[in-house]
Formats: sequence, structure tokens, C-alpha cells
Amino acid sequence: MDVVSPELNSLLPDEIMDTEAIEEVPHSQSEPTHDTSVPMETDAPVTSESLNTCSNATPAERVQAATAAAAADSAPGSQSSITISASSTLFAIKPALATSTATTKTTDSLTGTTVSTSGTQKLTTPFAFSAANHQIILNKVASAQATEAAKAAAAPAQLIKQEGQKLLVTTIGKSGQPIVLQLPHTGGKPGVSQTSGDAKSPTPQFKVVTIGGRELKPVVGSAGNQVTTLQAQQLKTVQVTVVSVASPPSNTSQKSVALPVNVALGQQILAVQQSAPASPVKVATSQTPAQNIKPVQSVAVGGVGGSQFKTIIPLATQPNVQQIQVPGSRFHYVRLVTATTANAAGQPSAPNTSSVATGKPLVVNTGAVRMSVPVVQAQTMKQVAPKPLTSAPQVVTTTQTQQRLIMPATPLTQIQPNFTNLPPGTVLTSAPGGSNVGYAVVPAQYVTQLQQSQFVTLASSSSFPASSSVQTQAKLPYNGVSAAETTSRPRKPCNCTKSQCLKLYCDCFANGEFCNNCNCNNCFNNLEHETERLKAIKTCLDRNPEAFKPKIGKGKEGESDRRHSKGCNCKRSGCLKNYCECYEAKIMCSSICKCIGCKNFEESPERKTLMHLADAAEVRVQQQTAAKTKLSSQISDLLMRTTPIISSGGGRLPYTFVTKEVLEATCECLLEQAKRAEQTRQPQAEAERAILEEFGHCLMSIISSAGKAKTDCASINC
DNA sequence: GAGTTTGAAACT
DNA sequence: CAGTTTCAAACTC
Repeated sequence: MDVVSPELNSLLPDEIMDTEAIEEVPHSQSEPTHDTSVPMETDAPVTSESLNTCSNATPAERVQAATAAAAADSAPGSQSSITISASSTLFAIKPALATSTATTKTTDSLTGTTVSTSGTQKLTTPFAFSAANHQIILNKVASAQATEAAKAAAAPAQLIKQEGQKLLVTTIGKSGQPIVLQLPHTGGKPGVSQTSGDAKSPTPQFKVVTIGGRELKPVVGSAGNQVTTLQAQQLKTVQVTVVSVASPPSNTSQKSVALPVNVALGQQILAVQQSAPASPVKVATSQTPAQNIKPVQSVAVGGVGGSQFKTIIPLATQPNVQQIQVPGSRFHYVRLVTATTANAAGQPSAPNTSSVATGKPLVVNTGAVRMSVPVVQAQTMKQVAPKPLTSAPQVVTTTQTQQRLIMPATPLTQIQPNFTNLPPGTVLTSAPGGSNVGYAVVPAQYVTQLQQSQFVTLASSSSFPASSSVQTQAKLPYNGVSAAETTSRPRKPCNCTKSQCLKLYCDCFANGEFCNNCNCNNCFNNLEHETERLKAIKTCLDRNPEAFKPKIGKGKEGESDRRHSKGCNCKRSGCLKNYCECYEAKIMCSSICKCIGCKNFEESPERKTLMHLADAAEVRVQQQTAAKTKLSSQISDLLMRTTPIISSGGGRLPYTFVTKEVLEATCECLLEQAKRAEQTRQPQAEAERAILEEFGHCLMSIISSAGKAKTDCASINC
């Protein structure tokens, strides 16, 4: 069932629409596993007494004692203390995780709304469309309601007010009008409150907004139909990730705008991802005792974690941010909401409380399943600000400093690019008549850079995987390359020397990415040079409005239809080298190419030969990789196999008893033999012989101990 | 790793 | 728009 008309679908930006080839990223959260490891041989806790005993015994006895210690250590039930120690670190983490993922979930049986108040959240709610004003309201943000976090976590029947805010998402046509995410002040119905599980909660309104002179057919659906739609399509669980967008300390730069530290309710970040139900997305907010979470709300529109997004960051000091993660797009959009709007219904009664709105998934699925846009509806999640870090939800940031807006406000208003051309750093001005909210569109890396320090700090301190949706790199299709390809082939670092990485020569810049771990010199493609970067972006857009668009357009009927948007101009490479952008993108040249001597066409024998060679090489590489992996696995298995025992069928090889302690004992024996030979002033040849004999005795002892351990083990049926 | 080749981007 | 220059990646040795 189509939720959105094809007309609407066709108008939506490709970056939003392109949901194909989205790689499902497995849930990155690595739950600490119980200690199933077995002790390493070299970790065998051989006591000093064992070795000392050996010193008092004959050399062979010493070796035997050490070997016996190793053998005993391998017996079942006896775990290496080292192993336990190592795993205990994980266990130590567990309580924190358990606390952080504590989730209070309220599920409405009728609407399917699931409200999680902390920790991992799954939000599955129907959506609604409204045809009014040709607008899509992607999200209806529930008003915040002050409630203590601990209380919320403990009370399943959490009260949530849902009236109020609407997120208007305006599509953009080709007219160059900026996309506007507008959160009107009017939507709210203060005073109306309801529980999160109320199936008859105020229906979110969705409107389709036309831009660029093209009019969209409004899509209207009732709440019931919406539920049916969602169920029929078996939408994946919409999950919410709440991350506080803590920003670096506000500095003296004009580009930075300090956000209010003491923002109470409505401080939300919702990163709603469409992912497998089995991999719940984390919802986490964290606050230092003295400070509050930055009011940020983000909405992920489909997509998976690990995507790269653009972010729209308000230039004002609004307490909320709406973040939309778009599947297939490398961008996400974050919007700060004015305090007025954010607090339309549920006002922060306690400055130290943050809230998270429940979401309702909006599925904009048109025709050929081009777009699936789950949008969450606000749902209140409350959390007491002064909360110990260990009890904080999974993705945690603290706001120990004032927020710092990452985009300069002044020059931003000049940039109003096409939505589909939005380059990193683009700023969307506030809508006329709308709230006084400005938007800065930045790549996810921007957010990553912005948050990295805090995330890293806290994540590491809490031993928590910092797997935020806004932190991960893009795994989305780019230039026609599948997500898997882009994932397997990480972006190469650039080597720019003269362009300051602010021209399209720089692949990082051209791809809308910040330079990261590059080899460039005098790089301006970073947060420290926001102004210059913005200027460069504007210049590029002035020169070519589609400069930041993928060069390889995606065909409608498969990869074979992919083609270069401009065509290549190769003259000497025959379009069979990576100089050629078509060849590099693994596509054939098309009629729009202006290449000379092109050999990159379907029937080209040169191309076929090249492809065969390439395929053969790839097969070889794969085989080698597989062989390496297998060998590595075998070696690893061999090394890790510390309990071969009888159950393995073969028994334990003697060399596995050559532990560090056994070696040391053996060496002591040999040294002792050498000493004796020296004291008795034996000839060198005789001394060498005696030492070798001693070594033989040691080996025999080791082998004997191994065999004995095997027999003992068998006798006790271990 | 240095030098060369190549073609896109930038410039005029 | 065409010609030239600049630039960084691809390629070769």
C-alpha cells in the first residue's frame, strides 16, 4: 500500500528517497558475554611454590613439577585466574549496562505505540497524513512533561503529553528554495494530556508541502488506516536513539552560539532508526549532576545506524533539535526547536529533567518502495539530571560545557541551496513567518567531530560502546556504489597540498566529508575552519549547483542503468583506467561522454579482457583472503584450545604443556647442568653432552607429564 | 618512493 | 563556451 503518491515520491530528494542498498548494520552493541573462555596455556597460574619445589628437586623433577602444574591447570573446572581477571572487566561493566539499558516500556495494543522511557527504546507507532496546505508533517513532537528519570524508569505507565508540536518537512523542487523544517507554535493543545498508551491520542498530522512550483498530491490517511498500513507492510521497528548533542565549550568565536545550559524539558534527541527489531537502538541521555542534557531532538527517517548524514543545526538557542536520518542519504537533519515551541505543552517543571518524545513511524512508501520514512512522534521520557554516569542510558553525553553551535550564523543565511544539493555546511534559514530557527546542514561527521570528544570520554569511561547513529560513518550508497562496497572500501585519505581541501579536487570535500586521518597539508576541511569551508561550499555551489550531487546517477532498472551525470572526457586512457570516472565507477561510458578512443562499452574486447582479468584477480584475492582467514582461524583455534582433553578425541599434545613455567624450569635445569659441568671442570664437549642429556630428560618429563595428564583426565572422565 | 600521466576542476 | 592552468589521483618504474 502506497502511503505517498508517486508524485510526492518523485519530488523528494534522492538522498532521502534512495533507500536501496542500505546495508543493515548489525547491532553494534556488544553485550559482554559470560566467561566462556578457557585459560591460555601461557596464562597458567603456576605458583612459585611449584617452581621452587623444582629447584629443590632434580632438574627433571622440576620440569615435571612445572609440567604437572600446567597439566593440572588445564583440567576442567580449573579456570585460569588470568582469564577470570580479564573477563571480570566485562562483568564489571555489566552492571552499568544493565542499569543504562533499563527501559520502561509502555505499549499500546491498538496503535502499536511503544514507549520506552529510558535505555533502549523501540517506538512503533502509526502515523497520520493530513492533506492540508500541501504539507507533510513528519513528526508530531509530544510535549515534554517533567518527570524524574528514575521515576519514569520505574513506572511503566508513564504519562505523556502528545499535543502540540508538528514538524513540517518541506520538500524542495528545483527552484532553489531551501527546505524548511518548520515547527510551528500552533499545533499544541496545552492542557491535554494522555498516557502514552492511549490509542486515541491526538493524531499526528502530516502534510505535504510543495516546493519549487510543483504541487504534490496530498496524501491523507486515517489513523486506523495508518496502523493497517504499518502492519501490512510489516515495518521494521522504529527505534529511537536519544543522544545529547553536547557541544564543545562555547568560545569567543562569532561562529559559536552558546546554548542555554539549563534547559529543562524538551531536551531531546531522537534518532529514530529503522532497523531490525532484534537490535534495539539505544536511547540515552546523560547529564552531569550539575548540568542538563542539551535539548535536542532528532528524528531518523529510516536508514540504519552507521549512516552518514547531514545535520541541520539551528543557529538559535532553541532547546530542541530535530534530527532526521534519511535512509540512503548521507545526511541527517537536526533541528533545534525554540524553547517556546518545545515547551508548548509539557513545560519543564524541573530544570534538571529531560524528556524524549514518543515517536510515530511515518512510512512514506511510494509505489516501488522507494522510501520508507519512519518518523517518531514525541514521547516524553524523563530523567533526573543529576544522574550517575553508570546509570545513564547507553549512548551518553554530558554537557559539562555550554553548547556550541557549529555553524556560523552570519554567512549562513546566504546559502539556500537546493535540498538535493545541500552540501556539508549549508545553512537553511528559518522559514518566513516561521519560528526563529535557523538551520545549518552539516555532514554527520560534523556531529561526529562535535560530539566525539564527549562521546569518547564518556563511552570509554563507562566501557560503553559509543555506537550512536550520528557517530558512525556512512554505509550508504554513494556514487552508485552499494553500501556494502562503500563499507568494505573505506574512503581513502586525501593528499591535497594546495587546495586546502576546500576544492572539489579533494575527494573528502567533494564527498561532503571532513578530512579525517588524511595526509593533506594546510587542510581547511575541518571544524576549525568553518567560515572558509562554508565559503568554499558556496563557491562550488555557485559554480555548479550540483557540485555535491553524486556523479553517478542510479538507474531505475538496476545497475546497468547507472551512468555518469556529466560523462567523462577521457582522451588517452581509453576509459579503461581509473582516470576515467565512468570506469572507476564500474560503469560503461554513455552517449553523454565526450571521451576519445573510448573502449569502455559493452562489446569492447579490451573491456571484456580487462574485466576478466579483474574478475580473476578478484577471485584470487578472495581465495587468498579466505585461505588467510581459515589459517588464522585455525591458528587461533589451536592457540586458544586449552582444553583439548579427551573429549576432543585426540588428546593433548605434549607441546601444549610447554608453558612459560615449564620453559623456565627447563632452562633452570639446563643452567644447573652447565653449572655442575663448570664446577667439575668438565671438558666443553662433555659439558655440552651433559646439557643435551638434561634437555632430553626435560623433554621426556614433559611428554610423560602430558601422557599422565591425559590418562588422569580419561580416568576421571573429564 | 619518486616521477609521470591523466583528466577533472578551476580559471581566464 | 572554449582554451588553459591547476590539482590530486592513478599509474609506472
